[in-house]
Amino acid sequence: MESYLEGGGVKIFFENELVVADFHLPNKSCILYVSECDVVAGNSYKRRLVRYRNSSSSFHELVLVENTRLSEQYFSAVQKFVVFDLGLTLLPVSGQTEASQLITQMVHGDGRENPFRRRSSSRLLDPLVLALVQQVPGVGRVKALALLQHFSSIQQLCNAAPAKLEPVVGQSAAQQIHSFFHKHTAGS
DNA sequence: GGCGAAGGGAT
DNA sequence: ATCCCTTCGCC
Repeated sequence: MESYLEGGGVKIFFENELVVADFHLPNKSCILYVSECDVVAGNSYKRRLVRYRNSSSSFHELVLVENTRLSEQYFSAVQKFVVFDLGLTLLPVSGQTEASQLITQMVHGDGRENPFRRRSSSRLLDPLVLALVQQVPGVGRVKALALLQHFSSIQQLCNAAPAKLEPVVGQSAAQQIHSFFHKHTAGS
């Protein structure tokens, strides 16, 4: 391990390259830590983020990103990737000290409401997402339901290639869906 | 929520 | 080509 910090009776270890997540918290959350080194070094952190995102754990996935003087010029790009492309929750921190304080608060706040927890993802959000997906031309109740079973997020759905959509909704609807999400980015 | 027309999917 | 299912506009 690289280092550890202690705050409020909670020991926090920073390690290199754990399997998927860097932290698992008691409140059903896990954390991936992106350091300023990762950000400055290039795009290789994206691989780890995608793997993290695709590791379908039952935990709510958070991403802590160091936003420092060294890495701030890259921050908006990281933010766009994490939030928009992957649909994850991003929390900027100034360094490991602030990260450990944040994690400590989240651990201590367990039992109380976790402000970073997504509001009941499956039960409350699904009807809204379902209604949203049905706004796509050629997609009604049945196809929307099928799509949501095969794609775990809107991000994955709207970035999906027609070939990925086709086995789920058929060729015609697959093309309509792809066109709908790409109609103003000079698509096919 | 239910009906009917039109279109697409599967066989 | 045919049947069945889905979408969608309408009441």
